[in-house]
Amino acid sequence: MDALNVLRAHRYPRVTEEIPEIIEMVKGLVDKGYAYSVDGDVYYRVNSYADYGKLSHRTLEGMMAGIRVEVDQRKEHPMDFALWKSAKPEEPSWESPWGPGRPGWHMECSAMSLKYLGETLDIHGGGFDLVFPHHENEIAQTEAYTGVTPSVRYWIHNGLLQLGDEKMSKSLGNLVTVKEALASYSPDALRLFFLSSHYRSPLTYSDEAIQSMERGAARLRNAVESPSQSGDSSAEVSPDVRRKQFIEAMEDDFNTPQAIAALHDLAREINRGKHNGAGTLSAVETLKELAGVLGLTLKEPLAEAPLDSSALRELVQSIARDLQSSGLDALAESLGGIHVADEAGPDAYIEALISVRGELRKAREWGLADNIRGGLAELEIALEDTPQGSLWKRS
RNA sequence: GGCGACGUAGCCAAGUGGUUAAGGCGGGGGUCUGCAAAACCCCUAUUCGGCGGUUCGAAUCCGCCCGUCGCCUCCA
Repeated sequence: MDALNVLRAHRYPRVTEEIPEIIEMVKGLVDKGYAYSVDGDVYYRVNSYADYGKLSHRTLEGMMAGIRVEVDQRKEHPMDFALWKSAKPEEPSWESPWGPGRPGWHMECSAMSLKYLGETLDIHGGGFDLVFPHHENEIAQTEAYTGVTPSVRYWIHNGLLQLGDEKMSKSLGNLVTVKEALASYSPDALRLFFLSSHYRSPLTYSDEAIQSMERGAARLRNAVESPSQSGDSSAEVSPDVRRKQFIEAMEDDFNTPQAIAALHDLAREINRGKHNGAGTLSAVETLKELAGVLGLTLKEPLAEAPLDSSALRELVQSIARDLQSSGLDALAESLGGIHVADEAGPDAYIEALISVRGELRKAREWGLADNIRGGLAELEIALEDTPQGSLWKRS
């Protein structure tokens, strides 16, 4: 998660450390008549809470109609759900007023959010698959217990990530882990992928889609590289329109696809400005800032990865041989000097190759020059010839 | 069976009543370059799953149908 540039939470409470709070809350619900105990289980009395179903737009009648499984006859109402479950043999359990047992599924969230975040949360997130029953029951428990409504001001339910034609889920076992995804794609590309559709829409994980985001990430990255100073005064690319566009998109229920479009628009204007000799300093700063809002780093994904020094050295040696056999001894020697110097880092090899290639280009030795570019490309080092000289980057 | 979400170009994806249907990827053409790369310019949906309806006007509202996904039981 860190690698994806996801911020850490301030607290990571554990259910097993919050058992007393949970028991207290269950007890409170029983005392207030919202729950009852049967044989060591405690059930929530759904009929006791008038608003039950308000989140998922369900009615008890409607849910009854859909019941397909056998109903536990001990429950007053088929939709009553467990707040506390008596322990089965072999299961971890805690002592409670109702005997040894463990919390029901929804209870932990109510108890912990109440303890750490208070009676009303501004925003509660979660996947769409949790709307019912989990969040519905959470509301019922918390609001019945505190008497405060609403317990949550905004629910942010995200569409589910699909792999193929099913939701990606731990229990189905059809997972692509973050770690696996990061092995193939940059964090920025993955973030762009997730943000490329509205958070409420379902999203299908596909290599094709993420690869296209990798290209898009590179485009934004290129735009913030080497901003141009406004040459003689006149034109400075203004980011104001795009900033406004970005903010409006985000304020509209986090319309990240539109926000990203604003980023791309700004990138184009920056590139155009560079082309026309306009200053792009503040536009580039703005692009970085807005991209940062989306958690994009705009860093080269491989910038931190070590270069393959020995492969580079081999390339230097092989190029030196080619130069010699072409009778370009002076150049061969300047390269030779580099690879003998053992302490030369990989950067030095690359710089030396670029400088030799520059000489070859002056001498119109295109074949040899292209061999250098091709050799570096095989090591995933891309060259770009600019008026200011040749630049290299990891590709 | 009940409830809900979704279906827009080759692909991804905004737009939810009215000027030319965002943006990205891919593709085609051009500029720059020794050639590339990067970048820029132009083109790439007369049409929004289908059929009806409402309206002066609909991708956008209503109805039906088709397709996909989720929830409706345990577990988290």
